[in-house]
Amino acid sequence: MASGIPEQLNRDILLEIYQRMMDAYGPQDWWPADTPFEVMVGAVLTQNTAWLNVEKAIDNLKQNDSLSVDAITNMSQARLANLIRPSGYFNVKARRLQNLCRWLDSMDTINSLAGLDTEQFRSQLLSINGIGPETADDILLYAFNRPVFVIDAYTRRLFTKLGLINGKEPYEFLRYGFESCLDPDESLYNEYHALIVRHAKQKCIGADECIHCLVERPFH
DNA sequence: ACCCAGGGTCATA
DNA sequence: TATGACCATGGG
Repeated sequence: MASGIPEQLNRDILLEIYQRMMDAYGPQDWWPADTPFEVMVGAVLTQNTAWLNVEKAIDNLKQNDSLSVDAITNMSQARLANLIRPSGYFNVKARRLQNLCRWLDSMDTINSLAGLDTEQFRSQLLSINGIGPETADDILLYAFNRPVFVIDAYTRRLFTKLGLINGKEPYEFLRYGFESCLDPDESLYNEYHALIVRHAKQKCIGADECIHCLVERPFH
């Protein structure tokens, strides 16, 4: 059964975990960005990188009037790399941002993407060198409001701790599994992933009142 | 001083 | 399919 879903995963459990995190932390109002384009840039810059460093890089781009498809496409890779230096992997990410922007430029406008079917849209994004499954799903969900369930390291850790997955499943298997258990609700997926990240940052204070433990062990 | 963060690519087996 | 090397800054 290569195309099934994780055995322990089901709608009721996923909705209960969601509700507990929502009760504990409240709405997260993601993605922290002013425009869809800024979401896309941030999605690339945050690859294996702390968000605080990404903010510095994005600030640099804004300060230099360079947070646009044209600016990024036209400036030299070396200059772009220098602007995004705080986000780490700056040479790699400069190339990836330009790949993304060249692709966007080949589209008419960002709005013309609105007509694309979500799976075709996803394939297009994945064809860009430097855009992998998680970055593509961040973009689809948070820049274009498509109902895709983002699988990241935090998602794997949480659901592994809860004993619902083993953590080594392929990306697409997990994504399909989660999406199969839930309605294709963009708003739910948006908040769900944001809450998982919020929860991951929560430190355990080691008592019954510890919100962290209550969420980590929802069935104790 | 050490560890790793809101991954992805490429080479290799 | 699955490992491993590689990319690099800055906060805790």
